[in-house]
Amino acid sequence: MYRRGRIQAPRPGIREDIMHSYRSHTCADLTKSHVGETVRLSGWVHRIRDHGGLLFIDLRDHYGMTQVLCDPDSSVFAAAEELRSEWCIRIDGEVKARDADLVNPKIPTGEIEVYIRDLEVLSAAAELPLQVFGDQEYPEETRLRYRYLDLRREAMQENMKLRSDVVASLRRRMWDQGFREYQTPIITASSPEGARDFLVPSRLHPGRFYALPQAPQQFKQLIMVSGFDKYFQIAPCFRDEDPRADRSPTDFYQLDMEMSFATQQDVFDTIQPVIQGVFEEFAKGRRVDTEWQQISYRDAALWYGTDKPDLRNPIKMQDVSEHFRGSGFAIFAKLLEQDGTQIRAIPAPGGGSRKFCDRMNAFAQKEGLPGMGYIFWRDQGDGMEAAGPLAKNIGPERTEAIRQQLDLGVGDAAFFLGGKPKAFEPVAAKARDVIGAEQGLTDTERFAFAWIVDFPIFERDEETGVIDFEHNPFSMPQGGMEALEGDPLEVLGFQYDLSCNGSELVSGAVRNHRPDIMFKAFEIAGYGEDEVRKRFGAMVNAFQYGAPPHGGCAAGIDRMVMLLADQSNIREVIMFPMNQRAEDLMMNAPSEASSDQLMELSLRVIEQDK
RNA sequence: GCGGUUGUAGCUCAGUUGGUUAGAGUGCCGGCCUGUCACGCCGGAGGUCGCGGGUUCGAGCCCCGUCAACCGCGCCA
Repeated sequence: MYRRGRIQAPRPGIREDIMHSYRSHTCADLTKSHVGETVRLSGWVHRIRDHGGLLFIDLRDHYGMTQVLCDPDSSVFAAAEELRSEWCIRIDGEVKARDADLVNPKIPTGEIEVYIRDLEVLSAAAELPLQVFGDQEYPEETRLRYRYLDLRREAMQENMKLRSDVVASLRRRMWDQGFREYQTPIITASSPEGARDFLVPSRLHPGRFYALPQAPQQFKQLIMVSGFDKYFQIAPCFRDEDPRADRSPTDFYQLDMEMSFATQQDVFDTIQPVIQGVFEEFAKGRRVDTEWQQISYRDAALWYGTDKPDLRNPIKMQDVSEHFRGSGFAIFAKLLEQDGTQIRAIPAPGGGSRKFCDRMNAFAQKEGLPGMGYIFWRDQGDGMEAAGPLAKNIGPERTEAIRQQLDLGVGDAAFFLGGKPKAFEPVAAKARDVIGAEQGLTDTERFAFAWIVDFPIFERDEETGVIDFEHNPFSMPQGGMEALEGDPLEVLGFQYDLSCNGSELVSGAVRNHRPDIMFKAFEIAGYGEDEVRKRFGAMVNAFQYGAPPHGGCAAGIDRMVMLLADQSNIREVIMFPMNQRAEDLMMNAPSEASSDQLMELSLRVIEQDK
């Protein structure tokens, strides 16, 4: 492997018998200390400045940039004039110091330049579909089709290096905690729960299919049953679901870990130093929370309207139903007569202007709500006054009580949402983000972490009334078997997420390792023992033979790198991502299979009606 | 499957109320230039205005349909 700056150039001339074929130094190596040496560099022609009699070339490689130049005295001047952007070349030349007024302070090699004596074109380049030089934006389609060129650009080189460094750091930190990395199958069995599987047809067993794993979930639990105690893996996960800006179609990577004889707190205490350490290592000046509070799922919904709150934003919602019950604001008063309804207030410090309140109201309407009532407080010269249609409807006493509960004053506002919390919370969460950002309350130079805990095990489908698993069926219910005897909707799990700046960065649980409790849980969700054995046969069987209590979690690596690289699109941190339609236009995937291939797999393609 | 936004030169974009031959920057090609580092100057090539239909004397612009890209919803144990 090539190591930076370790290949010794002979001095002063070049002897071909000992000179490396391509380079004596990288394009980032040369400084004043090399002046007078004859060196050999290879790289890409980044930029050419042709002055007729004098030709400057910025020569670029992975490590940096060096200015090389050619004048008519050089025997290769004519050849140098033919060079174009992104040609891959090798040059030999002498390192010379630049005059003080010619030093380029923007690059580390800016104190020197190399006078070209010999030039070899290693590989010419056709006209480019996108420029490597500069930071011009290109359509994503072009970038993905010519990804190898896009990846040459500085921003992408930085993102990919960061990703590699993050992965290396995660591995090192897991090893330091006593974990070992084990690989699990990529071709496995379809898992009936969760997302849509990618299926792989079996040639040897016509009509049967493998699947790509959505996560190594069952395998890592089986590894615990096997007694390995501490497992981790940088694991590819495959899910056939539609993409989002922060969700890659097809495949993504997780830091997957599992540990035996562990409580929920043990998992937290193990993974926090790893995640926190990685963030501190790559934060580049941004602050990283060291105290990670634990917030119950219920409180997170109440305060933030989401189970992945952005805690850089200090705003907390509050229940203000009592102030509206029987009040003059008929819409809310009537609403509260229905079961399961609530009025929630979002305080907006600094949002106390008609303009801002109207904008937020319009925002809520755009999000599909009838609107968002508001009150704001101002000083018209003779003391504080509450303004807005809501304040008039409910009267000064209730308005003042709300103000005191929310601890607001002149220049502040509050927004109100009513109905069933499940219905308005998603909009409330977004509104909270918008208020935090627009009022400058959200500290963008911070990584804010919190564990969201106590997720309910079951949920009731509002439409059908059927009870099903809220999350995944592998979590241990708090209270064990006893808890499952009571109201299933009250049962909480040893199940948790880590929220970071509004992203779900980690998800995990203490697992249910007891077949009897597992059967009971599945029974509540409407699955008989036979069904469970059919779906999760391997685990149920394994748990009969002395399964240790165990738990763990998985951290999204792509998301972590997104946060650290300050990118909002996951494709910026993946080398060769699919597009929004799960196509790879560079590799032409997916593509049609030949009839021979299909025949061998006992498959026939059914034409879809348009 | 649904909704939103966008679609004009290789690329980034402008294009007024519907009105003559659709422009700029950048890139590309050619010429000039010995100190640039986003080099500079001169010239040139490059257009199915996403596609199809309609309204109109006349459509890049208005209407209908359609396709594509991105963002979102559904989905994501």
